[in-house]
Amino acid sequence: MEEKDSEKKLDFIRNHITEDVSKQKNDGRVHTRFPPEPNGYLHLGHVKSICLNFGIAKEFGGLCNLRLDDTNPVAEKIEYANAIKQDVKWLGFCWDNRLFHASDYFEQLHEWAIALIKKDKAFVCDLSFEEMRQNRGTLVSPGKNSPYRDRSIEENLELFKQMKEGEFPDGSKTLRAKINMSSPNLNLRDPVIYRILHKEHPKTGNKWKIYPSYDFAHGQSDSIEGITHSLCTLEFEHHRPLYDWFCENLEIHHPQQIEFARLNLTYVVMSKRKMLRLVDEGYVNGWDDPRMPTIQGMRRRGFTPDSLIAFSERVGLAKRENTIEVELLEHCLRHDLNKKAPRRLGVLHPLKLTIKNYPKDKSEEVDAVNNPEDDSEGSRKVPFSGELLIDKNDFMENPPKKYFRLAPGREVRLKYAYYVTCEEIVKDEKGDVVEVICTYDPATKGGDSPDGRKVKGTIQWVDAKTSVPTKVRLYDRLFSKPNPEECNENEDFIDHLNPNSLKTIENCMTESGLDQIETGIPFQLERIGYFCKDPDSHTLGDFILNRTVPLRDSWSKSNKN
RNA sequence: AGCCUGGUGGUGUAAUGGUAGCACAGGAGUUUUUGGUACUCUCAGUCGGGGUUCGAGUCCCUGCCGGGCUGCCA
Repeated sequence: MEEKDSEKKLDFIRNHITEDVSKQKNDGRVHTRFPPEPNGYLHLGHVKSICLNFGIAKEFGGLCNLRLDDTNPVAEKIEYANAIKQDVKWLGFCWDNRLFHASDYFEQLHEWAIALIKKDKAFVCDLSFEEMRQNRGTLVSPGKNSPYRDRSIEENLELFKQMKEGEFPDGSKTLRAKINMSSPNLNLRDPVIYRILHKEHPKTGNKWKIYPSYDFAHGQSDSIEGITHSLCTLEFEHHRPLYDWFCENLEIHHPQQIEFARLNLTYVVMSKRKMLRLVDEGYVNGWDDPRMPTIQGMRRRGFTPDSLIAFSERVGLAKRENTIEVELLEHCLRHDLNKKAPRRLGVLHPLKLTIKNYPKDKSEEVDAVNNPEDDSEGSRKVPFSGELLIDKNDFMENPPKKYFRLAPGREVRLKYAYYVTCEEIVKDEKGDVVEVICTYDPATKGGDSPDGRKVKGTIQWVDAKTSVPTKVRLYDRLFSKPNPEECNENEDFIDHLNPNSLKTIENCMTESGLDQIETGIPFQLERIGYFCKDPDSHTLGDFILNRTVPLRDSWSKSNKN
């Protein structure tokens, strides 16, 4: 961000594009696209791709299209398409009027299929699914030509027409490219380019009975849109020769496909299939569960677009398999939130604190800084009285050596308010401390002592009368292992779910007025972490917070050892 | 097994034949009205074996290891 462009280290894709531009390839134009299939929700892996494609377009003064790759009506739904658009927009990227669908090109694709037949480079094949599989050969042995491979061009044309008109049942025939059944690249062994599917399409309705395969649609869609660089993940590497073959044989604009390694993250799963299981089998509460790495989940959790974009820039880009530590994501989140999130006061585990020398029935307001990182945010008034609540963690009857917080006889600062000294404690029948009784020093109002006296600890508090009851959902990593997919026999990733990934605490108290905040706006509860109001607050009637991420805590960390 | 592809600290990513750097994580410290933030210092790496070269992470050979590929999914 702060780096000058000249100092910025470029990744291999940006290097490649820089070179193309300098050689005036495509007249120096750069045009990318983000091409999700609308068959599920976008996740963090897509964020990387979105930032890459839209980012590169911006950096090189080019454009990036949003294209929904809707060639398979069996799996795709309008709801997913809508969610995708919403998510890309939320991240802050703009496709202007360049929202496209692969289905926009069905007519052209169909013409191109006919052109291929006419060039004797495609044929209608009657082999069943199973027969085709057997004829394909294996990784180490070549395939056999289809017995239908040598049909005449006229016959192919006629048969393909009948396929299109819906005269054959699903699966009975395919249109295949005529390439090479003994290619070591299995994708080149006469791949299917059109299949029969009597299925209504969300965009084209019942117009088509045949649908193009990915390989026959993707490159050509890129070509039609004038894409210069088609960026995709590593598993499409073997498809590049096919991508190239279609562009060459159709003699159309030929974008450059470049593959990069997909993103993996520790303590989570990133595949649509596995996420679907988490949702379907009820291990999480839907696709937007704040523990899910979906954009919707992360948004609900309190992630900001900027933190996700910063993360995408930091994860790097290469062709080797990689697993990013979730700590980097958390770092980017905290870094962004620290600058932006307003500070508020709250206690998760309330403990009564009474100031015995504070006048009965008196109350006042103290000035609290809204954001120490941003003076323009100013300050606010927070109610204060002789009856307060502090956090149980901030008091210990028998503190260890380096404990800086409240203890019998100790003086600490109540943030923004006064110094208080613990004089007495009250216990219940079980012997648990239920109240600490303090005296305060009226001269320390605002939190500084005129005599220059220092305290080691500063703790947060809320006024007992005016603070608001709050439910807090504490989220932690979804899985207990860095790589949940690493399993012994008889295990699968489900066995590695973290049983404590969600803990709800009911009796929290937060400062007056906080419950009026808008849903999803992140704020910091001082000394605890970042939170935002969950939409459930409206339906359930409680004030419910999601913990986005806790503050770093070097005290509890050093205390563990 | 064949083909493709990759291998740099714990993790990720730079160095395009010339001092192996940066970030996160870890450790130590300074500052602090958040045990936060910021800042400083620190730990730690070129998969192995040969070769070319004045000089190799980089080039060559070879071995090892990881990932991908046998959908009418994308």
